[in-house]
Amino acid sequence: MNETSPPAVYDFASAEPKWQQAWEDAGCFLADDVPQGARPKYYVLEMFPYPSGKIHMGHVRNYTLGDVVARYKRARGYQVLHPMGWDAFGLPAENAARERGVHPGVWTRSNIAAMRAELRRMGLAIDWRREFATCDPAYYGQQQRLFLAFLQAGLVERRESFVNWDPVDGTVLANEQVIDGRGWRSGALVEKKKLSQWFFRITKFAPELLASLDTLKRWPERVRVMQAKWIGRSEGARLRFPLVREEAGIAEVEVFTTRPDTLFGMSFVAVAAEHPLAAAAAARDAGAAAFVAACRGMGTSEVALETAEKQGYDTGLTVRHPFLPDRVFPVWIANFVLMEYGTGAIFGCPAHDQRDLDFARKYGLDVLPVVVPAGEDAAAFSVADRAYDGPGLIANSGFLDGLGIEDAKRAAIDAVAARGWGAGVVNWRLRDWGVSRQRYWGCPIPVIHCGTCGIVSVPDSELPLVLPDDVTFDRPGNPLDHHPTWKHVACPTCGAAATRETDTCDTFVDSSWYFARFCSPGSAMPVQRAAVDSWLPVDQYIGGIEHAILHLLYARFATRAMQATGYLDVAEPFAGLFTQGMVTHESYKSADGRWLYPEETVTSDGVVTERANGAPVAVGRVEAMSKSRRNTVDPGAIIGRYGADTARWFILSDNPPERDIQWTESGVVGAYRFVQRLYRLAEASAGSAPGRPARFADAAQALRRVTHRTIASVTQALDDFAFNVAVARVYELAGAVAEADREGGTDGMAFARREAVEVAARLIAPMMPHLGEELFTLLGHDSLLADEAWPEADPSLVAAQSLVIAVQVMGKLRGTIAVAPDATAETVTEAAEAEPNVARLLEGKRVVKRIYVPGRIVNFVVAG
RNA sequence: GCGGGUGUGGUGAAAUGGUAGACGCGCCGGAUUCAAAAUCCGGUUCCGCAAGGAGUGUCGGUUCGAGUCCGACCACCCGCACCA
Repeated sequence: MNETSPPAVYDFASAEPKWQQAWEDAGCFLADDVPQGARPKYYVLEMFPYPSGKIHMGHVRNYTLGDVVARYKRARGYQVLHPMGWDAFGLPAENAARERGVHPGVWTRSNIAAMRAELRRMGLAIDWRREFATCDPAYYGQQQRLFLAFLQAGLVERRESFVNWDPVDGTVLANEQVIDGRGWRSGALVEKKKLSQWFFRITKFAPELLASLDTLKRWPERVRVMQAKWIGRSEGARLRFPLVREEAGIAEVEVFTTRPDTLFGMSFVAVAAEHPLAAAAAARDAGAAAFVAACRGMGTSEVALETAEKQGYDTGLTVRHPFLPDRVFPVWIANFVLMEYGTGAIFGCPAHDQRDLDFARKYGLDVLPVVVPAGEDAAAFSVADRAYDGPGLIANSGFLDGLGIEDAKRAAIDAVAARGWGAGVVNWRLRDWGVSRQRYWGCPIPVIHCGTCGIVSVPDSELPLVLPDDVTFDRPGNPLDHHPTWKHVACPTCGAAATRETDTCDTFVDSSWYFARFCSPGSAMPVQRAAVDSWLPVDQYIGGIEHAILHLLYARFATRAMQATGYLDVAEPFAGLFTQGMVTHESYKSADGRWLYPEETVTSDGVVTERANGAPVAVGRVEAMSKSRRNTVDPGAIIGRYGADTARWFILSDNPPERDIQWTESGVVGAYRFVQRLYRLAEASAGSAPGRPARFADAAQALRRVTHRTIASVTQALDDFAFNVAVARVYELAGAVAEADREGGTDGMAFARREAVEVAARLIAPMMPHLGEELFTLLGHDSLLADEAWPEADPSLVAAQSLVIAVQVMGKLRGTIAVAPDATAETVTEAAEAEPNVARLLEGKRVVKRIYVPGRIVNFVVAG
């Protein structure tokens, strides 16, 4: 890598800041809270960044994609809302406070300032007046208002639940922060602890969150599939089995099943280790207690789950069966039954469920097939070590015998319901969203706990409830809880001494409604109704696939919750979603095994060596850029050396945006060369436009055709999000100008050439906005290209004047012919038949069929 | 295991069922230059001197015609995963 910029005719370093200032001065990208006039609205939004302090290439890609859409839509006549903000709460700021003694707020603010400067250097068409950070009291105060509105509406509740508790850090951990059963930071063994937590009742919306996925036509299929699976609707039944003998006051055990048709194949009941019945058994039976404890200690990592063998413990309890009064079935505690799903208890039908079969074989329980596949004899059909879960007819099942599976399910549910043993239900995998975090750097949950009044909302007049600044991070646990005075307040209702809630919100709450706040960021309420009514939904949302489930689901929930509480009236926040691919890079390892940054290496003739000492370097896999592998490229350095337009152009070229893109030095240099080339090409047509000539010579007319076809194809490519194709079409246009220059100055060429260059400037404007402005000025305009309308292709020039038709014989290409666009099918087939190579192949054969696809191909089908 | 995706030159990739490989990178050759850089031009799927032939992971199918549609399989990637 060179430290200095390559030779240049176009000085991006002075031009880029100049145009950024010009856009700013002209207010090009400002939007109204309530759009005015007849122009349609378009809301484009990229997922806002966490202010880590530096932008990375993923940001460059994300914000470039969004910026192209924003600028293109604006040129197409839309009023565009394109805002930016900061997802500014979260743990890294507290870690910085612990490690370096800097206040989270100070650390966050300085990171925001640094990142804002870097983003501004990219030349993004953003309405920066709308910028906010989620750690602004003006933002989180409104979030508190929403929280209380949701609480009022019954969409928030407080209840006990098991959490991952880190005893050393004194905090609750998210599942992904538990690694091999230990806290990711402290390394302490994580405990399952029952704690009072705040929950958003997302499950209330489960049916509509699932159903309305079908309305999200402009979402990637896989995201919808992932969400549907996450929500996890399953139809089945709840059944209650009476215990033969009560245990600690528990008289029955309720199970959930999707296979009530296999009820006669039951051989046991199994409950989760956390199930009350398991606890009851453990209380009197040391063996049960040991088993339950072992389950709790078992790793929750994926590896542990995958390799975990089916294990169980017979409680000695038994249950009755609704249709088999003479028999009783054992109740086991089993490690494969999940307390979180269904009722935490199942009935085992080993013949038709692999897990139950594994369990039954291990503990010698009965295996009775009750579904017999077509063609099998009911008496002889048996199951060995493979459970049968296919279609068939019910057997060995009393009144269900002979029914199909679906009929049997209905009949079983009806019969069970008639006897009062259970009912058909729909079960959901989705669980309520626990939002409590025992942390400082988050939005305080605005409630007060009063000994007499219970939970009391912080009065509206006291919002925002601001985080205290004077906190310390010198000991584990929540600084809000340690604060000497903050949590002690008088109850707003009765005036007695009370305490504030010291939990703060999960940061996913902050990002679940920011898109709505952007519509009217200064509003004294969470949103201004007229603003959200006109701007929402977001027309195009762009971000990483890693947010396919949680963030997008939470935002969908929050939108519905805001709809239910009257803040807005859309059900879905994002009409269009685009998920971009990652930015990857080769990784480099020195001979002694250290990862090296790309700039620490030198590549010469394909051999990579270490810059410092010339030692050989091993080139590793191409992977997502990550600090740990040091295969990162700093966008700031790239923009400094080649300019923002080059970085933008490269990241758009080569690959479709949904696919991973490999960042390569040579690719960037190629993009840079094109920036310079386009400028040189434009220089030759500098100044004001020549008059339109009376006639165009062939070469000039040919160039005009390319120009107008390029308008049409780039427009189509941008509409399709095929930015790499748009880039390729612009390259072709530049090539056509160069070719025309070799033809020399024929009639009308000056006009045609100038037209081509100006169209190029207009077409690149969404992608390379600074260069676009520079060329536009070079061509004698004194207005801003950013305010210009998108060019229109002249249909008469887009239509070909002569068509090249492929001629096939038996579907194989044998030649081409040129015909007039309006040539009749007869003329074309005759010309095709006369084509020498075709004629040769047709000689002596009988043509049985002539296929002509107008403007495309002729195909001769021959016999003999 | 389940779900989704992707397989095309040296390489990143294009291609409403209709001339496969547009465009970029790399490479080769040429022009320019004292020389180099930069720039410009040409070539670059494979076999073949050519004519021609073959070719989009594999095998089959539909079709006048398949990279594209259908079926089976292989490889890789991503997600989920004891969800009853």
